[in-house]
Amino acid sequence: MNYSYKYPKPSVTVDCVVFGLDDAQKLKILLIQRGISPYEGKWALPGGFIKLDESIEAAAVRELKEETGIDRVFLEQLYTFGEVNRDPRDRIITIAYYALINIGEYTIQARTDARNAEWFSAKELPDLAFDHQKILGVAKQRLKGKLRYQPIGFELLPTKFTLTQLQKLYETVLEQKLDKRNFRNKILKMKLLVDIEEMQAGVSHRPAKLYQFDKNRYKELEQAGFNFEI
Amino acid sequence: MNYSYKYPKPSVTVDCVVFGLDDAQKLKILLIQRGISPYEGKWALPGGFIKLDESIEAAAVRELKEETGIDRVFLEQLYTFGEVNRDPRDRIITIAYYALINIGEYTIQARTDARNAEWFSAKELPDLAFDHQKILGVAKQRLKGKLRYQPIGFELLPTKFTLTQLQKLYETVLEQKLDKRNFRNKILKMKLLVDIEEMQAGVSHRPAKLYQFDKNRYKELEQAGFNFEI
DNA sequence: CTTGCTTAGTGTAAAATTTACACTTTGTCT
DNA sequence: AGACAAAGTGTAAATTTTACACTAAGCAAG
Repeated sequence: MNYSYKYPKPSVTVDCVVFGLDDAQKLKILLIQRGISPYEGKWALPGGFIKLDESIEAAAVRELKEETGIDRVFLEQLYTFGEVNRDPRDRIITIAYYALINIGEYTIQARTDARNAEWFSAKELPDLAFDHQKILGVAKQRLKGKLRYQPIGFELLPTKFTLTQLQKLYETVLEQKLDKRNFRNKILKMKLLVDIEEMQAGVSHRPAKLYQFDKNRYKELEQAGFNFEI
Repeated sequence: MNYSYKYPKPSVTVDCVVFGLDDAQKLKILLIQRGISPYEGKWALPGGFIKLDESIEAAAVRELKEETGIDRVFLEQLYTFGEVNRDPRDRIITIAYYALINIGEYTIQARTDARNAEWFSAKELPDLAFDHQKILGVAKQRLKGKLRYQPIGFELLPTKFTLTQLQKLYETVLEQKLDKRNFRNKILKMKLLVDIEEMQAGVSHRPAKLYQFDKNRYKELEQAGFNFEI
């Protein structure tokens, strides 16, 4: 008991909802199995306490790295949850972030407070600790809402991807079928994808062209008033 | 120094960006003049420390009431700001909210820590305390972004309003001129406004019809998959 | 009570965008 | 060589969006 204040203070944590896609372009969420009380053994979102000399986002980045090994990803603040009894220990307010990662780039490894770290299908989640189920719901909603109007889907794919992969990703997250020709026409007309003149390898059928997302071009167009929309 | 903890904790506050419209449908923001240090005498967003037995939103509601007298309004979480040095006293994280109110319904009154409370034009703001300028910028962006896709504009108008008032509100916030006929056709086709068969009074020209927003109808349509968009 | 002023209120045609839809091509595997 | 699997491609119809200008109604002033 070394830190004293004139007024009582809540504790503040960050939690991260990490989204990824599996090989079939299905949505996955990275959870850790808690190694300590409370909810020891339960699955939860990676996260932890904020240090006084780091910004909130820095804390999110640090916790992600510490608990899962993930580094340098798309990370954006989601929402702050602060119901009085959301944590049995104490009054704890948590600032939730969501991250989009290309699963292929990482080998997940559990560290620090986490007993284990694992990808779960967004459709078959285990019981979660605290109010993490609720946080996850908000994150899924946000992802769904944002995907149509911001070019963030590419964060979930490898840098080189096929149009079919991209379409499947949209279909998964938006939970609706899209027309192949219309989808291709629309996305190509934006001139945001560059045909890198390479072909998909290792498939036992006609290989697809590979494309890359041109972020700089997007920034330019955005400046000029362009609105991305699928 | 009565509260002791094993680990250091940041303080947590809430701040509210309160939007209103003046008679000419120009955007206004409610600020308070700080009566206490730091930044004594400077203008700032209404807000204050969270108590341990209230949720974050409850704190925002309470502070709004305490500092400005405002009660029962549209209030939504905006973003959480937590740069390490955003407050000179200490490490303070603030959870920002934004509120939309019908100016006509309230007489603003300064209370508690506020020396004064006043409406400022969104275009001519004084220097603000802390990082409140930044918070305000984020709030304006959010309002602008949300107005087109959610029927929240009505919160800024009296319950009975004319189509011209509504259009002016959109023009102000979106910062673009809209076509009168197209605007009317679009909004009326949604069947979200009810013609209450009353006329505007006290104007020295042809009086306009008054309408009300039908919130229940909106909820129904939303359920059925309808997407509001101006 | 007539005239002028100010804002309310109204419809349509052209342009642009979105939708629906099916067959050919290409590479691999046997 | 043939079968298989996914890649790749264009158009016509429907819908939505845009641009645009005059008449109507009430009030005020003479």
